[in-house]
Amino acid sequence: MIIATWNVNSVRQRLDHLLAYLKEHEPDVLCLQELKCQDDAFPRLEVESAGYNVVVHGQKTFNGVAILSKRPVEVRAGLPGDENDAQARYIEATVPDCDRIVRVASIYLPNGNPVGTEKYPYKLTWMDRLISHARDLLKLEEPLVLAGDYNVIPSPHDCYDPAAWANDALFLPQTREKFRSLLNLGLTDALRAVTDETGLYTFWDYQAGAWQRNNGIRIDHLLLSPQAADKLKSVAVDKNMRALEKPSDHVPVRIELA
DNA sequence: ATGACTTGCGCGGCAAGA
Repeated sequence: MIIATWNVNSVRQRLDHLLAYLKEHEPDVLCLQELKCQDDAFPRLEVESAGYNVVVHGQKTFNGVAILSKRPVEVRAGLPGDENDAQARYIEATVPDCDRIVRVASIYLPNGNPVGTEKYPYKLTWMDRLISHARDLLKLEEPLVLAGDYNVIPSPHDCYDPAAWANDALFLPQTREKFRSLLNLGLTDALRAVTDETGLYTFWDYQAGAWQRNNGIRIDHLLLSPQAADKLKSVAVDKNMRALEKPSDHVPVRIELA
């Protein structure tokens, strides 16, 4: 079973790349973030014609998450813990796979910059809510994949220039501590389960030739419950997607579960 | 270098991203 995650930075701008990606890799499940459109503007017909079921949690202009699946899914939208949170950053679904059910979430964790505004405490509070919800999900003892754009650089090995990120919301000690608290519930960072290699990035800024200089960061992650981690066969970062014309600034990360 | 791109909104430049 192949599960991938990709921050598309506008699904309508990226539709051609998205359809090509589905055709090339045939993921069973693809989690999308930063749709930047409302549900009725999602290119549903095109994606369904490619053989996928679609569940969307969108909003106007910003954010927006979706799960694409070859098999029909049962869905839950929104992260519990704050009914007044209007930002569309979480959607979760259960996906049938042979004789089991796999639970998958598509996550767009708040950026948090600029630090010193209300955006950073919103990020930390959102992370607390995610930790609380993940704790509940882990009690189910089922294969669980929490996939998405976490806007967290877990360690200095996950960025080209750690000094440049020292005071950034993606890399501050408090941000990384909360990410570790999430992992310490019993989740496995899929990529780090298979390699200690440095220089593996999932985002390169559009500005200042970041891609050409390989000035990247690793912020897109798939976190696995023990029942999913036991099935992990391989992890791939689809870096070639950043070299296309009109790319997203993020690339997909893809895992295979036995 | 409070910059550099890219996107949405909507038709003129902001806000937001990371």
